[in-house]
Amino acid sequence: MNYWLFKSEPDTWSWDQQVGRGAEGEEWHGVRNYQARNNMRAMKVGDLGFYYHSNVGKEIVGIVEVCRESAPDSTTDDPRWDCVHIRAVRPLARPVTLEDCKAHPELEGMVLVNNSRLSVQPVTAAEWQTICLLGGL
DNA sequence: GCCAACGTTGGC
DNA sequence: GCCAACGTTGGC
Repeated sequence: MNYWLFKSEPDTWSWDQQVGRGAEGEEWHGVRNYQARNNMRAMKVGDLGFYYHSNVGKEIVGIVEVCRESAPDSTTDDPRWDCVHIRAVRPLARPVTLEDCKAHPELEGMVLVNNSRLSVQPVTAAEWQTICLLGGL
């Protein structure tokens, strides 16, 4: 079981919209970055991820689960781009902001803190635990 | 709205 | 294969 972090601008696709897709989930299409794609290719059904709102909010708002393994992105004919499907699991009781992550020494190694541009990131088990705690779960 | 960081492209 | 130019992302 591995942990991940998915970024989305809420103006484009928000947590509420993701929740609205229910158990069926949503194709995480549109990623055009090799590192992010490779992360998705490494995912297994059942892996968990944080859902992060970039630009607006700049906070982790919920937890999602990978519900379909990596497959060709339906929004392009370019065979390079694959993506997974994810479904909302539960919101955090309290969103954890980027500022919070920067403020906690145990999170200073997070990709989110150090390479904020990567849209699909790995999260360590320790980071996962810490953020769940901060998020009131 | 600005700009730093980063990734990609393409000329050589 | 190098690197300059360019485009995009996302925090501030």
